[in-house]
Amino acid sequence: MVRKSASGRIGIADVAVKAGVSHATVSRVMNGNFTVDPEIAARVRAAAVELKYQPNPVGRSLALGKTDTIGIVVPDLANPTFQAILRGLSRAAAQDGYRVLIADSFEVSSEETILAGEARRRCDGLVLCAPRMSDAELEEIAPSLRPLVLINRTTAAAGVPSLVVDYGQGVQDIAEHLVELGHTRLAFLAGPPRSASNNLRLQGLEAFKAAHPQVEVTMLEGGSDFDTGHGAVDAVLESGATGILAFNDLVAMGLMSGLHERGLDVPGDISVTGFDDIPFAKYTTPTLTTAAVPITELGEQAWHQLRALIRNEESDAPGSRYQPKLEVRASTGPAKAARTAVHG
Amino acid sequence: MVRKSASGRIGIADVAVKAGVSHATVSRVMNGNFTVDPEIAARVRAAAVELKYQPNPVGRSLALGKTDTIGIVVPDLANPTFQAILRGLSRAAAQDGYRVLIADSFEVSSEETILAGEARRRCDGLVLCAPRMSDAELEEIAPSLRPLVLINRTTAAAGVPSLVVDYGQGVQDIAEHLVELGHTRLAFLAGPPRSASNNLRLQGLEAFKAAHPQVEVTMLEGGSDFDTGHGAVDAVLESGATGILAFNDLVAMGLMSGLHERGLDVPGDISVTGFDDIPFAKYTTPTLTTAAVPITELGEQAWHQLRALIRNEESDAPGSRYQPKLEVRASTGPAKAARTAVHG
DNA sequence: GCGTTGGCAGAAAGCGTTTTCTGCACAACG
DNA sequence: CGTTGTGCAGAAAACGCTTTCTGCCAACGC
Repeated sequence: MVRKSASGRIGIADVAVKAGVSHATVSRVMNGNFTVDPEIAARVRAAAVELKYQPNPVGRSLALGKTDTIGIVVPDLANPTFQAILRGLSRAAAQDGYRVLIADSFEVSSEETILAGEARRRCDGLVLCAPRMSDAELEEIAPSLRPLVLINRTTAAAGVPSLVVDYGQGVQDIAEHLVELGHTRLAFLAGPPRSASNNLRLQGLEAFKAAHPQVEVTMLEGGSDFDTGHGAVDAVLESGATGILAFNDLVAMGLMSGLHERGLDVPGDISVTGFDDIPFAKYTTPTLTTAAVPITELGEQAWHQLRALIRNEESDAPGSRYQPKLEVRASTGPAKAARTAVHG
Repeated sequence: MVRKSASGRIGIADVAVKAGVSHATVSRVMNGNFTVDPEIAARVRAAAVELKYQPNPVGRSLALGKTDTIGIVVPDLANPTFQAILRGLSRAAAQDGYRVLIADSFEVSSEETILAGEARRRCDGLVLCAPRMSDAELEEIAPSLRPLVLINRTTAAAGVPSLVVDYGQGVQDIAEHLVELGHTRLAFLAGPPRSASNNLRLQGLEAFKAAHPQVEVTMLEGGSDFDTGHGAVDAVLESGATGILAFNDLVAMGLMSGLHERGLDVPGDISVTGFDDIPFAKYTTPTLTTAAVPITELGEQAWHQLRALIRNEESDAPGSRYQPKLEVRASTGPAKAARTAVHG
């Protein structure tokens, strides 16, 4: 005869009856309120243990107006970058007793707004990860999502800190590295068109071109996964470039794989670079030259910013900027004597 | 003067006042209840839109006794296998309007019980992914976690379906493949000791050894990540084996990387196999022979099982068993003429 | 014309907590 | 001895929603 309430689950009322006290007293004991007689407190605790009472978090959330949960919206859970951010976020939040609710928009930007709103209402705060929506839309909904932290995106809306990676500087560093190796014809395998980080890369390349007018930089359409890289082999060869900047490590790996299949040597014939420095980059053959982004740390910092917002509404969180670090490995080498385009 | 209630957020009461009706009517309209006068319904909807009213999910959850959220507990969010399961689960659940709360136990088995309990109380159901806890503990807490679905683990507790991959058969298939290539000395780079899937692999190897007494199988200690494989090069060479079964693809990749650094050829000198067929396996050099597990589908099926349990308490879900499929790629080849151990 | 039904909206009772407010008992003080 | 204070537990309100129950009014049948 343990279960008393209709729902089947035992609640605070059952403990109260068992201990012969009121609901209020049970609540006080469970929350460590000291204005309760030690003897009664002990009786309540004993009853709670005996009944295996566990407070219902939903009722608690309603009363307290907080859920101890934060949400994260990502464009694609299959992307290692977002996985790493999620991991860092989850780990950091867990240390402060918060849980993470995930929402995957599957690169459908129209879904993002809805998902973000729904997630926010269930949580105490939200992390919006590289949202694909337009600047205008982002700025419009941002206020209603606060406390909100942005990753790899900025907005004019007030009180919304941003954590951004300086992809522009990153690609410049990589391009410089290739130039130092003697490459004069480069190609950039671009990422998803709606990706803000892709735009930052493009801006970086513009700056690079301005500083190095003698270097030819071809822009190639792309995406963000293996297959993009693997399928870009023809376009890459056609460009005649000897140094390829892939959008990220995945694309670079796909490209290297495709080049190997054609019997080309990396970096003997063509140098390939990635971006992000995912764990796999150290174990490719050849190991991949890339720009390391402290991705997991990014997730961790996102939590710290969000926590500041949740705890103290007034804290003006400035956000921060991360500099990628060039990791020179074995996929880049001296430029071969000038190649001519394979086709045309 | 939009916000009326003390909390700042606009609630059902504000809409009721604005539309000149009662709370109940607003609720009815918002939930598509047709026993309401169309004209009044329109007025309510107009008020809701104008006030940008969005129902508070917490209040809703408390009243309805459901959260439209499920939880998943994984031992390590950094592991691609669990990431893939999470992805499949999240995607499938999202299609039915459910969200996913994640809990990472960081391989600390004592945390699992707590995390699982907490997650369960916040959700309508739980997926326990390859839990590291003991059989006894699992069986004890399983009833309190229902609706519950297990992945890669079984329990005697009733009404808890399990989705398990037949790792035992998988390693046998791989071992057979190596034997057919002429290998007579094999080595198994084991995974985490507490991993149930590792035990299944070991059982499979025992069966294999019984069927092939002429083949020598060395057991080597290991883990589940790159570094394990990379650090196992010495032990592998020392074993004198020419065919290596790595615990999973990550370990295999680390091992291949280490072998390359020693100037050894895969598969010329040594054949290496993985397990799981993570997306990267197709893009390693050489491409990796492995046993493909439909991991994402596993997550998807987990949701289907869980959904059945949530919707109909009586549905006895049997769980299911997945057969890995051997994927022969370029990391395995004919055995070289018998090698002797490098050391000793 | 009156009683009965049925449609539809409001009142109110939950859901399971927390927390304020109320009230009792006892001690201290004038 | 009466008054004020203090400590502590219970009553009740609040959180924001759903849903049952109640009640009003009109229509219908006899």
